[in-house]
Amino acid sequence: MAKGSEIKDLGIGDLARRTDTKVQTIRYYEQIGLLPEPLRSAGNQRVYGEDSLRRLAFIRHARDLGFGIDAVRELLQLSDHPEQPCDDADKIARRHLAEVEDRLKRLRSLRTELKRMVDHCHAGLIADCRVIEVLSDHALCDHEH
Amino acid sequence: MAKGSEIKDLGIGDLARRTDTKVQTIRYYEQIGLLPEPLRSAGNQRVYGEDSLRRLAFIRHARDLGFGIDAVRELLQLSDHPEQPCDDADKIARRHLAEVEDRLKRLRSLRTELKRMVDHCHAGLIADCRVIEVLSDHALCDHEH
DNA sequence: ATGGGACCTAAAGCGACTGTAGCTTCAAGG
DNA sequence: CCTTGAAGCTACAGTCGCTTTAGGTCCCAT
Repeated sequence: MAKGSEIKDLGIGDLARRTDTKVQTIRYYEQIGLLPEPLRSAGNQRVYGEDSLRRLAFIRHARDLGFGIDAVRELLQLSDHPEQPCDDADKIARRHLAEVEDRLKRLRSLRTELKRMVDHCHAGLIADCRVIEVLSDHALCDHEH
Repeated sequence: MAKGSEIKDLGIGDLARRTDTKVQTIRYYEQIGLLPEPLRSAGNQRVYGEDSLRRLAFIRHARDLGFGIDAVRELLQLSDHPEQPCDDADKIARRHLAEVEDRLKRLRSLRTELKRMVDHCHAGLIADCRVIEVLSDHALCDHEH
């Protein structure tokens, strides 16, 4: 009869602790429809089960990996229908990867520019400060941005 | 008498074109005090001079380099007082550089994880999809995030 | 019974703009 | 001089993904 490690009746705070999410964020996800409305206790407090825990963990993980809410919504839909082909999930992940690589490229050239600025600042007066000078004159930059 | 290439009486649209900024953004900068309130024409339209052009170019350049509005505000203050030591400008730039390097680090490990996901997806069913699987189970990740 | 923490809803705030609605003004052409 | 269409004006809502605040209610241990 023992069903093992079944988890029952988590309060919103328990769920928050287990998924490293703020309580308010959980309510927000419910509000925008990422999480279904849970059952309520006699005193009107939210009561969650293990399925909610899994779903929220999935959401948090996707968010941590930088997927936007809409992408998470799509991914959730897909994970709810495991009998369908996974092209869509693959496409979403690839699209996101492309975005990340683009951001990486831009951040790298940004870093180069910032390094040039601070490396040439010799702690003198602002009149001679490379930081201010570069900001004042875009022509001093190597790259476009 | 010719004063050379002096620029006079730019409308907000001219200013926008010359600095690659949207008209609304210029009004927004005025509202939050980054740009001073300009003179107005008889018909209540904003009229700018060369100083506004320089100031706005400075702002845009700093924003393009990823400085936040508050940092821009400080940098503007500094550039208005060139007789002071430039330690502060240097500090702001270094702090920002550190932030950029931090973001780079996180983005790089993000990319690694996403690559792992899509590289192992073999375009089958969602039930076997690596993307969904990884999102469902954080233990499949290499890194923390 | 009481104290204090956890929970509730509804609404505002954040950063840094962007977009919209409903006007007025300006410049060029007829 | 009149029209027309672009450009400008103010004021306010919307974006994204939450976070914070205000003002309560509920639960549990003492």
